[in-house]
Amino acid sequence: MVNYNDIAKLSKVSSTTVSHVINETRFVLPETKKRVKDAMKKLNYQPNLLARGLATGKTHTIGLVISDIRNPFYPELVQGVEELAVKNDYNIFLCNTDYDIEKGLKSIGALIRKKVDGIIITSSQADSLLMGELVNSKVPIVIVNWGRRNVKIDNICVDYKVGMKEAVKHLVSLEHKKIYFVSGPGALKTAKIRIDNFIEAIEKFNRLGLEYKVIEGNHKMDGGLKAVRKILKEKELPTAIICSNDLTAIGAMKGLRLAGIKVPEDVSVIGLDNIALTKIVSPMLTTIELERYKIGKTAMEFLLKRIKEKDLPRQTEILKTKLIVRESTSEAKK
Amino acid sequence: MVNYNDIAKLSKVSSTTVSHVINETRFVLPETKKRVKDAMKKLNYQPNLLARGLATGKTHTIGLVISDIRNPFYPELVQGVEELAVKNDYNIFLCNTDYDIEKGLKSIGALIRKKVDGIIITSSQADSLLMGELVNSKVPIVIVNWGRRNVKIDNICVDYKVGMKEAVKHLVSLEHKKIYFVSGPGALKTAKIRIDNFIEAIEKFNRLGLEYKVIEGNHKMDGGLKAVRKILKEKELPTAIICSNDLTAIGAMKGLRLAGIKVPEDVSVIGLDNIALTKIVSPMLTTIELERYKIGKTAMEFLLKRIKEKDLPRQTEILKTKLIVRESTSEAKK
DNA sequence: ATGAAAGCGCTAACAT
DNA sequence: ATGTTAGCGCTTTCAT
Repeated sequence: MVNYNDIAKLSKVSSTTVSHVINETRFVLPETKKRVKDAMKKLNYQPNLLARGLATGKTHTIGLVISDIRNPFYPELVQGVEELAVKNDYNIFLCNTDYDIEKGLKSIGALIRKKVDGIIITSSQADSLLMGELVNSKVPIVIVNWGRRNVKIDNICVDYKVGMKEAVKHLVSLEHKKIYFVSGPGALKTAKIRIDNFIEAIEKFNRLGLEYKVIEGNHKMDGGLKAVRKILKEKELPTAIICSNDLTAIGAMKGLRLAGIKVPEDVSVIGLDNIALTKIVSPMLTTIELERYKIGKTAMEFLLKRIKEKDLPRQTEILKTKLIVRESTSEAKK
Repeated sequence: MVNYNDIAKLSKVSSTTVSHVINETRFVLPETKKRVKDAMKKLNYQPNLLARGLATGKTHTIGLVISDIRNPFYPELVQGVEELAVKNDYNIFLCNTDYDIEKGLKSIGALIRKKVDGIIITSSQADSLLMGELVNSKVPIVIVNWGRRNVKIDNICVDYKVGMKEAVKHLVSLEHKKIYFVSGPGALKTAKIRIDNFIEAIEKFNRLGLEYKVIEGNHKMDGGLKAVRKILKEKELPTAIICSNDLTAIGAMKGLRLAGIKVPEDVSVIGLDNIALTKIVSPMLTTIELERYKIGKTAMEFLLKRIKEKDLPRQTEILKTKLIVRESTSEAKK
């Protein structure tokens, strides 16, 4: 491995000067500079960023912790982080927790010991355990919070309220009176919040005497399908179903189709997330949009600022959701 | 930051001994060992992996270069790599090239300078440029080769032949005589190979006088849709369309549906990749499977072996594809 | 059974 | 305008 000494010898300067030439950190005579640069070229010098990191305490590396890259939710978020990271010469350690606290802890430990300059945590398990480990490690952190607003840490969180309200309003304007909600897994904080927001939105209209019910799903397709099977047993079907995420909604649509029930003519369906799939299924799914790319990008922006300036006041942003009307909703069936 | 010296002082040994306790690299009296360990606990010691890496030349970090994480092809592959990596205490630098050679080069440069222990390249642009940079950097590399077998580097490559042959055979058995192929972007090596394999498969049956044609798409949905629009202008439609990837096939199905043409009754459609989507669309897509998780896993296995043993003979594996019949294919229309 | 000291490649305060 | 030198935190050879 060629290093400063090699360059220094070849260009007859000290290694200090080599350093200063490389980092442009003090004046060096043009001709000396040229000698050094020529030597670097000749030796095909590649800086050792580990050594640099050790000396400076900055690695230009960040960690990105997510639950599961196969969840169609994440790729765009990752993209948002990545683009901005690369633009600013950062590399990303990608860590999948696989929804496993142990694995998450292990990853975060490694990140800290590898001296990342910062960490973005988007895992739904942004748990007190993980947090504990992190907070006292003094590494800059940004958390993407699927839940309620966090205490002291930079965070960006998602507000489903607006979108959910729009969704209900949309249905009401189409004269729906009986609206069901298929939720995510009961244990998931995210899922609970979505339920709450649904109920809140519904109750805004309670002068209309809306009828509603919450059925548990699992945030996957089969959950939506099963939920519909359950619903089908009732004597009178709802005229609309809102689902806790798009996969669920797509499963629900499938269930309805299999039962010979038409979407949206007989039953309207609304999803949440606006994953790419929603535009592909038929009918195209009306859904509540969540700007995943922007979430990632904003998280990275926060992190960059935090890295530059350790004692900035807490940064926080609430990303609103909004309804995207497509083909899976229409007038309520009489 | 607490370091060996702090521990050494507190436990009244030399920092050498601390190192040996931590790495279990030579005998230390049980009682001394205990003192050291207690001190570590007390100080909540976290090793600095940069320093370790600098001293040992091993970072327990690898780079994974892909084209675009939003391409539904990649997440599973990444998962395959990640799981095995974490199991072996490696972290992953994820690099998106965004199909951009410049960005790819930049990333790879950074990986090398950050002293990764190895690199997996799955970018379709596994180009001579990138390769040049890499080969003489002596970093262990595994390339996932969408193309023809590579020369000297460990690689795993995908053989579409079998799957493509099965696909054509399947169609032939359903009495299709006019089969079109919607390809990927012309410039892409991968895409070319898929075309070749298609033609090769078709020509195996040329005693039957099959009619065929290749239409250029772009490996995205709209490409499939546009290709179908083009096809619709012909006087006599093909009875079957094979697509270079699943997104294209799904776009094609959409195009057909919009034109009032039924899949599979009027036209059969076959995709390639077997992404999750194929089971969600309706009709479910018949497709050629490519085991992406396994690709990732195998690549990581190769890399681990290569890291352990620099001068292993070249490792290589060819992953076969196979046809998965679902709902989008049926008897040819008379 | 343990320590001293040099070295990994780079930075930066202090000289000159 | 450039050099000397002491680190950064860890490993490892050579002593004892």
